[in-house]
Amino acid sequence: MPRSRSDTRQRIRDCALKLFVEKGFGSTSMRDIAHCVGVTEGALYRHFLGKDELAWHLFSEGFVGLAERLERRQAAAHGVAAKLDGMLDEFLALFDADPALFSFLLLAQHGQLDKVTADMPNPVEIVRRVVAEAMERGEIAAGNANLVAALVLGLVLQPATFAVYGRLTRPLGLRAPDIRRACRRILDLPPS
Amino acid sequence: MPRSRSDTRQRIRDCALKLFVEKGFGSTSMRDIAHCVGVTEGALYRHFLGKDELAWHLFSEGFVGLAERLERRQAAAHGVAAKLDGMLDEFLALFDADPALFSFLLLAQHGQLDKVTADMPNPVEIVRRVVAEAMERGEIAAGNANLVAALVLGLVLQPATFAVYGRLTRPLGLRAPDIRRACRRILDLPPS
Amino acid sequence: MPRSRSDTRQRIRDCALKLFVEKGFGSTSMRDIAHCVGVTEGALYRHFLGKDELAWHLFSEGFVGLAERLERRQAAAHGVAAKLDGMLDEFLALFDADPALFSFLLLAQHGQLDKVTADMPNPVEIVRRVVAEAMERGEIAAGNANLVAALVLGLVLQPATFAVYGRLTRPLGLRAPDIRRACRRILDLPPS
Amino acid sequence: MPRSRSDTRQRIRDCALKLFVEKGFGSTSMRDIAHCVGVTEGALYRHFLGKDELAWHLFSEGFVGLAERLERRQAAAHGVAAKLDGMLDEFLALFDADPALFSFLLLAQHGQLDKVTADMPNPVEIVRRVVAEAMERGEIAAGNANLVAALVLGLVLQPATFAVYGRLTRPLGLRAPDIRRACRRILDLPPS
DNA sequence: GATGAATGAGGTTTCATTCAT
DNA sequence: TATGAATGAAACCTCATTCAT
Repeated sequence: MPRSRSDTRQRIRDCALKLFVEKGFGSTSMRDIAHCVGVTEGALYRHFLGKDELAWHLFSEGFVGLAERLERRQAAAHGVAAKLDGMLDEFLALFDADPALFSFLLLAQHGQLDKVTADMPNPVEIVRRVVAEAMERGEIAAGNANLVAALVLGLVLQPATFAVYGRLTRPLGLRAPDIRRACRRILDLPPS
Repeated sequence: MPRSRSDTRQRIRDCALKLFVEKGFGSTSMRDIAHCVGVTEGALYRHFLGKDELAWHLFSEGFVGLAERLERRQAAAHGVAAKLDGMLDEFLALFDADPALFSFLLLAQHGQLDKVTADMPNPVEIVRRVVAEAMERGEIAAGNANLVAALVLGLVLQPATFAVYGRLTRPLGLRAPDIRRACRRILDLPPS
Repeated sequence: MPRSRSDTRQRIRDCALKLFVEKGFGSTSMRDIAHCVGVTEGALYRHFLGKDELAWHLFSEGFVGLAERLERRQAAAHGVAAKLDGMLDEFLALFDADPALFSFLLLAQHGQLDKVTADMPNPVEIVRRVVAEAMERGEIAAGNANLVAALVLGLVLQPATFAVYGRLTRPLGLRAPDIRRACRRILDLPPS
Repeated sequence: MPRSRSDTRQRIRDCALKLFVEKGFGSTSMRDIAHCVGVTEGALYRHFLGKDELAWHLFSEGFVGLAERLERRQAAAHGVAAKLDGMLDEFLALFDADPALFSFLLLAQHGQLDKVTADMPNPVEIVRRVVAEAMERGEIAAGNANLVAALVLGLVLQPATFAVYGRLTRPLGLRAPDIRRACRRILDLPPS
């Protein structure tokens, strides 16, 4: 029984994401993906131009999507604390909703990050900008915005890594209060 | 003209580490490594059993070595703040001394972590233990030791990631004061 | 231009058999086989899992097939002389029909015989059993059934070897009367 | 402790013979041989020019040696029965003394037989000649000397094969009386 | 939309052999 | 005599990709 086009396409996405994260991009073969999906290798080429294009598609779609959601959240919030709260929530929500995508976008080391252009919406850049603007407005102490952005991002990326390796239970959203508190402390902001 | 044994072995180590980190394990071929070293592919097999064994050798040696240095530092220090200071220093020193090894051990996603056995000295585990023991002694507020360990590790691993991508200048050791301060704040400890 | 599946599969079988017998298993490369078939090496792996599996497939299929035909012939005949006549005919017919398969199964020294399990139909074992049962029934003098089976088998295997090296002309079926007579004499049975 | 030259040379011979017979010439590597001997691969080249020369040395030395002993035995005996008895003894003695050499010379399929020249003493040829001369002298019935030689050789080669595969116990010399009797019967000679 | 045979390049590994030591 | 690092070719096999069906 042939599946609908969109069904197979979605299954390819899911399998490829899972395998890229589990085994790494270079160690995942098109055959691995086809086998996981339950089709032959040739069928994959009906949906994607090739392995590189598939990886880039998965990456850029997720990368831009996350960036847009982060941008919306930070824009809707007032004050650096609320902006960061919203963004941390967004990261945690993505992890809980689609851990493979989260890992692929933010933890795994594939070559895709090198293809990101400066004009693409960029989650990391958005966090940096929010921090930098808060410094300019004097909401937090002036300093190296990149360093502070890294410290903040570490608060969510490292717990996510721990969750991947089973050191933290899921959903990660349950850790939001602790992570928010740590974030505020780092920035010397009053607790919520 | 054959080189001394230890010379070639060391060069293989360096090249493999560099390439595994740059391109990923699965996307690095033995030919890539041989070309970087300046020998033929066959020569690699006189020094290592194969690609997997080479990766595991690099990983386990570095992993255990780092763990041992961390253990020494934390054991030599008194109080959780000093223990964490020492360990953070050790991480930063490794990054500045050998960024490829740092990335391979702590940032890159290869399959090696899955082969780590519970009885091997483990950097992550050491950080967790130091945190847990501080909680038991009441030096810091009780809580989930794994989560706190993740937050602390994030303070060094994420800046390192930023340094890899050029968002932070090197040496990373210069950031030690800022990172220490953030660490103390997270744990609600007085500044040094 | 892809051929029909069964066509290529059969051609691989024929070429592999021929080369394994001519050059020996270990001295025949997959490239040799592919070149003989007229496809690339990779194509072979769509039909067989690998070189070992290919050899085992050829061997076990032929080994069991011959055993089944021998079994049918001996079961259909009455008296040890007729049973042995039928089996000798079967051996000679196989040699004349497919000398490469005959050599691969019965003359060549590859590792395949070691993989034969006791529950597989086995040509040598069938000859031994027929001899042993004739001894039990008193049709031939009691003695070491394995030794007598060896002597009988030698009557057909060694002429086949001579034919392979050009010391005897083909078809070998023409030698059946002489071989039968020798067989009867060895067993002290009256001539036909 | 370095070994004497002749010692190592002999050990290479023994190991190579054993491995060529066990695994086949093409599936035996110089490394296999060196490992069995207990030296490095390079050392083998102090004693033999290469793998091919090693195999040919083992083969031709044994082949000619056996032929010379067979020739001596048949020349010393009077009458075809005694000549064949002597030769069969010689075959069985070789099997019991050095089964690996026996297998290498007479059972295994390596490429060496193709290199045998017509002017080399040749065990198979000697058996054929003795049979042919007996036919000329009317000691046995006239017929195809090659076929009769094959039948006689089969009486010793096939039991040897059975002994290799454990179907017959050793020493094979114990089977001499049975084999002689079978041989006389085939040739319609009176029992001894 | 999917299959499956095929390709040609390239993967990891092993080979026989050489040579400075 | 022997070692052991090295080579260059070739081993087996897998890769991403194409295409007739």
